[in-house]
Amino acid sequence: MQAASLCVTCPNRTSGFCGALLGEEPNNLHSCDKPDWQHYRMARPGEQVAVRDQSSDDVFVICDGWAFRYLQLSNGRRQILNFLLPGDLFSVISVFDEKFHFSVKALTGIRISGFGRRQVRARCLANPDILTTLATSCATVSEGADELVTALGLCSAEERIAYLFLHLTRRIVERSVIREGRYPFPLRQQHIADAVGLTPVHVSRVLRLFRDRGLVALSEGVLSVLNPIELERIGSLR
Amino acid sequence: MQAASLCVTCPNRTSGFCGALLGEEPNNLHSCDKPDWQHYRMARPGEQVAVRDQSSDDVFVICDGWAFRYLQLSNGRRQILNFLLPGDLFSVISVFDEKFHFSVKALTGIRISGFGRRQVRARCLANPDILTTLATSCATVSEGADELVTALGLCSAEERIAYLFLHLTRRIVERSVIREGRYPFPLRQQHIADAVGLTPVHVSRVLRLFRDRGLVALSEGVLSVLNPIELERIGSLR
DNA sequence: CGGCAGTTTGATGTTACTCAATTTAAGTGG
DNA sequence: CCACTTAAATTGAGTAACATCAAACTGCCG
Repeated sequence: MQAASLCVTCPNRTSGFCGALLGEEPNNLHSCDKPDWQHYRMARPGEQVAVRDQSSDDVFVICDGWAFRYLQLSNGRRQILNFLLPGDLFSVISVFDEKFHFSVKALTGIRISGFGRRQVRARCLANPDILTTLATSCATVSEGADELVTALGLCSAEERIAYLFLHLTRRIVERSVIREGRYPFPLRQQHIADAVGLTPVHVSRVLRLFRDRGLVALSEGVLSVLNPIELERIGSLR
Repeated sequence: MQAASLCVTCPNRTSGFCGALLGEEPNNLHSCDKPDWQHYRMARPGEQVAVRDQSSDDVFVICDGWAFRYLQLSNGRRQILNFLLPGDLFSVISVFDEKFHFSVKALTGIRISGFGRRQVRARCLANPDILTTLATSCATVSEGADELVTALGLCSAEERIAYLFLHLTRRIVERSVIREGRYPFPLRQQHIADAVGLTPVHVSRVLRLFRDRGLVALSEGVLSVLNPIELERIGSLR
């Protein structure tokens, strides 16, 4: 086991699954030590970090940057299932199942952490708190999937995009302090299109509408929410 | 604890979550005995059996008949999230979370079983096999949700309906023997519409096309798959 | 027979897609 | 600093898919 001079382990160990998993080390490791059943890697923007049907002995958590989970069809189109933010497990399922049923790509440059599944499972079974964290995470993801299904099934283009913005800004707020309604937002219009089931062309038109109406403005990786009340009115699945 | 003359407990105890949960009773109950932390109820077709945001101390399993899980918007439209077949948990999450984030309605007449959450959780923690079953169930549901998102996001009306038929017929086959491609199928066109995000009118038109092409025919609660290869070609998310 | 729920059909309208051209922005190398 | 390249975003015109509205039809049940 190596002692690192820089904190190379998951910086989110104090909260979420990562924290629950590592927080209770029996030998009381310093927060910057890395157990030997954890390792990590980096990926550049756009790099594929997991492929459908691939097997892995590790459970992955994203430590830094943004990624997304998606399914791709043979006609080339892909559906983004959700975005992975720092602290997110690629999938709760991966704790129990070694095979991915989806693919993952880096959106920005990212750092990810892999934990040996054997050890993760052992800790889950030994410590009900970890299991509870896992269950909570499962509930959040599952509820998110159900909401996305509803948005895609029932909502117009404007509503879907507004929904995406609301959903993501809430998740961003959980992780950092936001001032003046400006959120870091590294998605290209293509990603928005793939996430809400529209074409990039149409996304561009809807964003223009939003901008003209003083609702939100998206540029240079920053999403400015100018009229949060109206955005909520349009995009909340009420 | 009562000894029943008829098997009133979940008939699916031999497989799936229900089986795992009840199969390992320490005092070796006869398969028709019902532990006092289980109770059951019936519901008529169309009856609402769970409401969004409702809390319950029980974890529910559907024993007999069909139901569906859905989200409803204030404009009256609803999105069906999935169909519940005998042996299905309403939701894996409900083992850990007491609140539903969705509603449930009976499609046919149904019988459902409620298990005390406290006891279910205790058994899950005590017996890794039950937990594994739960995890498997979680994986199946989660994968299903991801596929539905993809179908709604990327596929045409024909493809979505074909996908629904494929998905459901596979699940039906797991539970009973099917002859000559005739599946019990209690959905109205309205349900199909709500499940795949279309209007009933358009569903009717697509079904007519399918019928005219000798693909599938749907009438009187029976789905006849006449050309399974072509159906697969259209509806598989390849 | 009348009433009702579900389905079918036609006519018309709207939303979002497709195709193609143009503009903008961000490098990159001379 | 300026051509040149490339990826992303924008805009317009035409089209396809699906929604909406309304009317007719079917089977079923009292």
